[in-house]
Order: sequence, then C-alpha cells, then structure tokens
Amino acid sequence: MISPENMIALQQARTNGIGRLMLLARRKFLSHLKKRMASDGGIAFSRSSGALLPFIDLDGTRSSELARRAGISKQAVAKGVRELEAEGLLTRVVDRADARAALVCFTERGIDYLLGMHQAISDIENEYDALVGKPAMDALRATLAAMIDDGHALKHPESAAVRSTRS
Amino acid sequence: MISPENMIALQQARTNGIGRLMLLARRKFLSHLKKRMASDGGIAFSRSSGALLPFIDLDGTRSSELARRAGISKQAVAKGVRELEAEGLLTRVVDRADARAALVCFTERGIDYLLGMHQAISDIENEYDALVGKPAMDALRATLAAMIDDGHALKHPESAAVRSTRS
DNA sequence: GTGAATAGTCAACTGAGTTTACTAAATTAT
DNA sequence: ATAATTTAGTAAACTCAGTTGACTATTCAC
Repeated sequence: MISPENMIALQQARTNGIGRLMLLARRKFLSHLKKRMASDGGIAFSRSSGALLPFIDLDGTRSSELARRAGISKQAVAKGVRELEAEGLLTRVVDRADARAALVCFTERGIDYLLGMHQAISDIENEYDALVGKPAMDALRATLAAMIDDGHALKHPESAAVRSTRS
Repeated sequence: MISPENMIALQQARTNGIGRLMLLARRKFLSHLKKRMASDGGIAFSRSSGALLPFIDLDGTRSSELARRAGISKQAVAKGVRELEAEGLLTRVVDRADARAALVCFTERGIDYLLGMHQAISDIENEYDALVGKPAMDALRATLAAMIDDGHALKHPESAAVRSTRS
C-alpha cells in the first residue's frame, strides 16, 4: 500500500511531468492553429500537412529521407505525399543524381500555403509572447532545442526509434 | 515567386516554430521513456498507457470525464480502459452517486506501475536538468503550464478538444 | 409521472500506418 | 564487363486506434 505522502508526491509528479505538459501545450497550440487556418480561406490544416510538410526542405527532400525524419515508413510517406500532391501543394521530380529517387518539392502553391501557415503560427506565438512574456518564450524555444539536440548526452545506445521500421 | 530573403526567413521560421520544437522534444522524451520502461521488467509503456493513465485521478475518474480530458470519444476511452483493465492496472467500480456511471480507478498494481513510470520520468528529467540546467527546465515547466492554462486569453470561442493531429 | 438530458455500450466503419513482397536503378566486387 | 548486393520507391493486404450512429439504462427537471 502506498503511503499518503508518497501519494501526494505522485499526484504532484503526474501533473508536472514534462511529457504531459508538452502533450497538452502542443495540443492546445495545434487546436489554435487548426482553427485559425480553417477560418483563413485557403487549404485547411490536415494530418498530412502537419506530419509531412515540416520535414520537407524548401529545395526538396527525398521520400526515404522524409520517412526517416518523420519517423514513419516510406509507404506511409508515399501515401501522404500523394494526398498533398493531389491538393497541389507538392510535386515529385526525378532526382538528377539518382534515377531511382524522386525529390518531393513544394509547388508555388505549396510555398504560399507554408507562408500562410507560418503567418498563423507567428500570430499565435505573438499571443503567447503577450501572455507569458517574450523572454520566457525565447527561453522555451532554446530549452526545447537543446533537449532535441541532446547529442546522445542521454543514455541512449541505439537512438534508432520508437517504431520498428525506420531504416 | 518568393524572394530570397523571404525564403530565408521562412526556413528560419520553419525550424524554430514552437509546434515543431514541442513535437520533436516530446517524441524524443517518449522514446527515452519507452526504452527505459521496456528494460525495466514490469509492464511496458503502451499507447493506452500514454493516452489514458495521465488523465485518471488517483481517486478515480469517470470515463466520460476521461474522454473529455483526453480529447477522444467515450468509445475510444472504453476500449483503452478495457485493455488496461485486462492488464490489471485499472478497475471500474460503480459510482455510488450515480448508478449510470462507473469510476475508472487504479488497482494496487496500477499504482505500482505509475510509480515505476514516474521513477523513469524523474530519471530522464534529471538527465535533462544536467544537460540544460535545472533553472531552464523549471522555466520550461512553468512556461508550458502557463501556455496550457491560458484561461482563454487566446482567442478561442469554443475550447472543444482538437480531434486527432497529434503525433 | 412524463420527458429530456446524461453515462455508457455495441457494431460498423474509416484511415493512418504497418508488414510482406516486389521492381528498378545504382554500387561494389570480382 | 558482369554478377551480386544494396538502395529508392511502389503495391496489396492487413492492423488497430479512433470515429460515427444507434441503442439501453439511469437521473434530473417540471
């Protein structure tokens, strides 16, 4: 049986774990973004937009690299890309350097979409700046970036993946 | 056509948006956690563990409340709860106050599991403390908490949970 | 009491993503 | 050169979390 004081400590830990905080903060952010983009005319925010677009370089990215970055299978990438291609946001052009490969690139319209999305993001970030202060937001960004780029500082022999197939 | 300087600004915005940072940081954190819990004996970290357990109060929570908190349907909650019930982490007891309702509660084993998970989380957070500094991590927590609890400071008529688009 | 709202369940479906199996181009070795 | 191997991408069947829609049982409001 757990002791009352441990119980309280646990309750405390549960509500303050960074995993949970990041989950809720991100969810809220996405809800803001989605709403804003929906009311913005243009193409609304979709699952594939969120899952793929952030990983495509402005000068194009191969789909297997995309799969690696997004942490999903090549097949799943292909599906999402087909979808966004149908919406006119992406094109696939044969890679000059390797005839097997195709570079996934933004169309003009895709760039416009990106610009619109980042305008929306920027607006939301400004509201957060106003809410919690710009220095706090800058610190947040810096800290998150450091956590992401931990350079294997955290014990992690094989940084291979949450998912099995991640070539 | 987009100008080169706007192109650069866009590229900059894309890699520094808090949405993307939170996505990547959370993903990395979960990957650490999963790995740690897998090597810890006991019951490994599952999807339902991550999606439901954080929202269940130590003294029990109704499944519809759970659905609201987790931002998924009641049916999806029921499925996940059945699953965790089968693993012996949860039980459902009829609510004294309302015979229609059932309180989803942790079993003894469920509490043990929670304790184990939070030990793992605490270890990881300590490593992050060592990596980026404890003050930075405390600030991170405080800022995320403020972002979550924005008290409708951000224009948001209806705060109904956002469906899907997590990852 | 009757009628509406609420807690939860069952069944059928959707869809993102996986596995397995394949083709074609490129690289490496002999 | 050519055979063997690796790499980029595709296709089809399947999985599984989560959805919608329809339903039962209990409670609340009048």
